[in-house]
Amino acid sequence: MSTDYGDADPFQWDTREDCQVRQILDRIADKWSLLVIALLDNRRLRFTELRREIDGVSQRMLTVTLRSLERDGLVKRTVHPVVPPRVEYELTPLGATLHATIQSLVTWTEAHQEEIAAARESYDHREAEAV
Amino acid sequence: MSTDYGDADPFQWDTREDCQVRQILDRIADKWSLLVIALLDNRRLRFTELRREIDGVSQRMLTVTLRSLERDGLVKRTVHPVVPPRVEYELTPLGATLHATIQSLVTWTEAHQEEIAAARESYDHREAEAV
DNA sequence: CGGCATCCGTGCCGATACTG
DNA sequence: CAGTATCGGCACGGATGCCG
Repeated sequence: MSTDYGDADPFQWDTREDCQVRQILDRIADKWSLLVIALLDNRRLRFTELRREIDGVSQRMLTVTLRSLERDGLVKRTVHPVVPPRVEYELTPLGATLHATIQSLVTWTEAHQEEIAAARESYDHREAEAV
Repeated sequence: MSTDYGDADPFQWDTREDCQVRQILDRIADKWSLLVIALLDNRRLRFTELRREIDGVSQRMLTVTLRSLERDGLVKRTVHPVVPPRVEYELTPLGATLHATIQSLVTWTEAHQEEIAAARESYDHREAEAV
């Protein structure tokens, strides 16, 4: 590595803004991407099915999200040449490996949501009486 | 359709917009939060140290991010009453359990960044010649 | 059905200035 | 050093309309 940023610290990783990992993290840690990947586990879903399952997503955002996931090779898009059109989405093998990680994030959140809610309440309470 | 949403499907989870899990996911899957949690692994860092390590973060965003992480009980903030002020941040036990998951996300991204880059290039290439 | 193009509001975030 | 406060731009994303 020519421009040696800090790979001195073994605990450290490249945190530069133009870093590949940072850019990819921003993409997949996106609000809708997370949900799509979580929902596509071992399933093939149509556009409308996904839209219905993800409460609050607009058509535009679902399209945009699916496009970038497809571009990143995480989701496979299959168009059936019928009328009316039928488009199905599923995880690629690469996407499937990511799913495990995403799922652990979801599981962690489910497991600790009460702790977080409690922490928030306690925090807000301290704030309130501090004022 | 009544209020009992689909817990019929074992693969499924609550995807309603007002769902706790969704809200928490949005918070912790935030661009800066991920980085902060990743960086605070087994370390106590001062505000300025964090700021220096995270390329591109503004003072404002780092403050805002740290506040919500503190509020969620993931990060502990310690103020040393000295001049100049010395404020240190570290993961709480709860934050430490989250770190493992975040780290696996980072590791996955590092491991697969070339595949993703290749997928993107291939996708863009197909797009280009399709036009 | 599954898009894409356009318009446009708003909320996020950077820049700047000020405080303990 | 480690913040808070305020302002303003702009990009994100919702709404709408049209198409294969």
